[in-house]
Amino acid sequence: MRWTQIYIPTLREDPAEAELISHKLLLRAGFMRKVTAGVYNYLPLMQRVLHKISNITREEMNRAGALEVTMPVLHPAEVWQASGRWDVVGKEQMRLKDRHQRDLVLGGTHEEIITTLIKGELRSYRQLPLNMYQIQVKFRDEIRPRFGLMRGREFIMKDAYSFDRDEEGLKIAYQKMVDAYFRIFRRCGFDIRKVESDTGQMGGTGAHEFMVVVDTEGGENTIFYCDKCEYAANQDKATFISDQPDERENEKLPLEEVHTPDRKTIEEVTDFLKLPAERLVKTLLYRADDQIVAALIRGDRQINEIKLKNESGCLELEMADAPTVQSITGSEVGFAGPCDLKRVKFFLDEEVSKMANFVTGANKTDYHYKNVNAGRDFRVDHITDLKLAEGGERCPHCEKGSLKTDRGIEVGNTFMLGTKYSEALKAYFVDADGKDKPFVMGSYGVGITRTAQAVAERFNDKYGIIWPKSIAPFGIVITPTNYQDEKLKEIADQIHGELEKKGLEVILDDRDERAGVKFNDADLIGFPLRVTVGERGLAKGQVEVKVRRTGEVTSMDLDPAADKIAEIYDRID
RNA sequence: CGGGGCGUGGCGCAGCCUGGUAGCGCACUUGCUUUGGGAGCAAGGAGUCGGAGGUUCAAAUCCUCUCGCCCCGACCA
Repeated sequence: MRWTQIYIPTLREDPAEAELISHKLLLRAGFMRKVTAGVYNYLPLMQRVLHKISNITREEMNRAGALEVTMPVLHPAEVWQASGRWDVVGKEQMRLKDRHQRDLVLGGTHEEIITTLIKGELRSYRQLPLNMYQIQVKFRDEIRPRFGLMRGREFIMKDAYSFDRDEEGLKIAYQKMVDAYFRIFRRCGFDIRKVESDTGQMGGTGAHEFMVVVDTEGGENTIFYCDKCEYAANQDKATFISDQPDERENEKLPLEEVHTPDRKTIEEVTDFLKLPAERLVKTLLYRADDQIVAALIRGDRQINEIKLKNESGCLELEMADAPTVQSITGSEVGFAGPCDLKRVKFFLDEEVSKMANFVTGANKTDYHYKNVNAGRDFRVDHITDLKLAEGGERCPHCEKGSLKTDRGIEVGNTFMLGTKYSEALKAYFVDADGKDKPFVMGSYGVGITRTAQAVAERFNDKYGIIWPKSIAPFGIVITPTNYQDEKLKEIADQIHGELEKKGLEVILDDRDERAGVKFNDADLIGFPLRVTVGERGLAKGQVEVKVRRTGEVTSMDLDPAADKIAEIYDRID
């Protein structure tokens, strides 16, 4: 390929719209352009990268026995209503009406569609297991699209769906996908981390996310892992072993009201009462759909709202606003407590359930209670884990290691869905015993466009992107320092031809630009290998090869140059 | 949705406060020179100043409304 024959609009300056290094680089290096918030044009170089990531994904899915199909982007509202997700997914979904005012959905995931398909096709356990996947554009009406392809409203995703006759089969199918994911992401150059995750709106019995660990702003998720065992989880899911002693047998002291003028925050109250924060219990009021729930958690802990949301079973969970808190507690914000709180369901963190004689707000402005005890002083509705993991805590798995944290980009996820969708959509097969049973399903996603940007976020330096060979838009760039020079042109053309003949993806920078411009563009775009054809080398009958990642330069004689270049290319990652 | 910021040739920005000829750098076109890390000189083209309304003799500039974009938060298949 000749540079002047494709379109690579590099920019000298950072575009104002970009914040992340990867976003800036992809725009500057001419890989993409924004159309509107969260929606992008993928230019020729990006198209090549996306093709490669898709192909790697396709190869590994095929190898795992999954079958490629294409499902529609446009979905009728009915399937979403039937599964019950029309209301759950709600505003996240791109919706439209056709000319007959019928509701339609631009698909963000395809559980409903594929389950409906399979329901009409498969009758017998003999046709199982089955796994179908597609690579396709997806839509999601993000509240705030940002970071380029990291959080777009339109993006490309590989989604796969497995169907099995029982949980045993699902486990096997799931493990196949997990293995395939490790291969996919390793081929993309990542040291990928698999972590336990919350199942969220997908529902089901278990889930994992595949994370690329980065040390930049691009790492949107905090992941927790044990320094002694294999345990790893994202922040939504992570738990830890509590240091809370069991005080339930302790003598319960009489409830005592204390005057705490203007002391609202945990810090103010602990300072004032000369008590450590872990002797306090926070009462956090939430609006869970149409109900008010109170979450009780130790003063030194942060709440994990995902855990609360799951436990309360609501669709929407948000902190109650000040007027609501005032009307519920009858006091200013900052003095809420569980005692005498009416019309509210209590969710106790398990640590709180073990505590005795703790401090809470008194539901009276400027007052707190001391020696509060669950059960005696207020009703307990649910006991559960509500704590947000913070790192440094004890591992819940091996109980010996300590939890460490990293920041990661989620590039893939896997869900054990169980029978949630098959039952909702009445998708049954006849098992060996002659009885109707719902398919046991799994669903598995890979963010193709997000993976591309994750690579740029993970592999770059001050000069630009550093693509791994496996997904680089071109493997080799040939840079004649002056293409107007007949001699240089001839040699560059010749090497270009020979390398192409070897089946290598090579681009010849035949632009009438100065050497500096070409070098800078080559580095910015991030071709793994650069061949410099210049007078300096030619005087010695040589050309130079530079490895983008390492900066390593090799000079070689002209004659077998193409062979030697191919050899070096073969050696690098 | 709450908070903050920004909309001026293709891109990055200045000008706005204090109203009066729309400017700079890059990019682009032509010519000459130059040619191993973002060349120089010369000439040239390109802008409804996001949109609508208002104030004024006069609006990029002041006022009102509106649309879009970016950042923080909530959200996240």
